[in-house]
Amino acid sequence: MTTTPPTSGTTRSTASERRTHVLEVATREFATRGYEGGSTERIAAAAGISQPYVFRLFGSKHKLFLAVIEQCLDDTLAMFATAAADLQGEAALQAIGEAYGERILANPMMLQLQLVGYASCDDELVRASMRAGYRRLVEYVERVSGADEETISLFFARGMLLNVATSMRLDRDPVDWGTRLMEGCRPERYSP
Amino acid sequence: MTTTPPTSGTTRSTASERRTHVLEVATREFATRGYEGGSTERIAAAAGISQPYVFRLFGSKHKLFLAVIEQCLDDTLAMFATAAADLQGEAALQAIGEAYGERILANPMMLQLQLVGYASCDDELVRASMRAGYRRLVEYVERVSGADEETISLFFARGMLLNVATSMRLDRDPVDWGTRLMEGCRPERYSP
DNA sequence: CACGCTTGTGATTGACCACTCACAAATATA
DNA sequence: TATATTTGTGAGTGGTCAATCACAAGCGTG
Repeated sequence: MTTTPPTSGTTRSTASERRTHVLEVATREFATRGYEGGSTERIAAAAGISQPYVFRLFGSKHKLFLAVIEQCLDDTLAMFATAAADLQGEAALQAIGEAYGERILANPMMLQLQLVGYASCDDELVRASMRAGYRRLVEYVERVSGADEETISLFFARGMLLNVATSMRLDRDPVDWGTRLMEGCRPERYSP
Repeated sequence: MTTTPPTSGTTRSTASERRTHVLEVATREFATRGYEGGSTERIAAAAGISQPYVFRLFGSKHKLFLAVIEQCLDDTLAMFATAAADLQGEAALQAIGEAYGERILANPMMLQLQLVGYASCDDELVRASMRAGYRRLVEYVERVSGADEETISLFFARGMLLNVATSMRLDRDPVDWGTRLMEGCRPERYSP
């Protein structure tokens, strides 16, 4: 599975390509193990490079983590934008809600990383990054939906409940109380 | 600050007293550092005992973590019960909501630990513990409030939003978008 | 006092970790 | 081809960590 050709005479990637790949791999690592639990050695191994090179590319474990967090939030915003496309008002809100739900089910890594991000908010830089990303999400949804304060709040509240429910795997491993809890949380119920 | 008398001839505690104290200290440690980041050495030092004794009392770091999680959920349920007292219906729901908000502001440790718990749900035993605790919360609120599915769902969704908002310190360090987001999340708005 | 039970520790171990540095190999450029 | 730049690594450093074990010290009971 290693991409390294056998003997020697390896062809090289640009630093930027490597960074992209390492970010991808690091997302998985931090999402499943948390910040402290994540290992630069494992990240390097999974990315097919040496561990010192991870430090060359990102400076420190902490900076790598910040980059991962930031990218996760950027991706989420991009997903919102794609889902809302040229819609507006309630329709946009509903489209975003549906897309978010699907994404979470399809790619639990992003969700898990988000939770790790909240849990790591004791760190000032992590907190700043999370706040900045969240701000962009809120302002985007406000702008595209034009909905009132309460509807926006409700929208995000439901998203957060969806997050924790998925982290506890209430979807993959359903129980009656969980199903009941998630029933009132469907995107087709955003209108007042 | 150490409780140990200077020379020798120390008076002893019962194992149960120790366990209680260690649980308290470990809650702080895991809440601020996460599971992997939490250190049994620091917990022992903060509790004023030797590190090996932590293992004597709890068997392993993992078991200690589970005990901490479990106690946190138990405390939350107890808090719900106290708040609801002899109330029922909407009144009970509102009382619980208010108490939860106040508790989170007053004691951020519980909140932080909850987030760490969600983030650690990849671990099967942690997940089982979280699910069991959450189930008790949901069923209690359902029983005491008698409210319909959607109201209950909304109640917990708002709680989750309150959680992440507090983790990002939107309360202590307010910004306009955050304030807007939290406005629709007040306990006095639970009725339809 | 002697005996057993509970409470408690010092010393250590092997594994892992983030991070550094000197150096090598590929590639671009002249 | 010679030189400079970028990409990349092997070998190590000091530190921390969870967990173990043999052993000590207080305490209740005969």
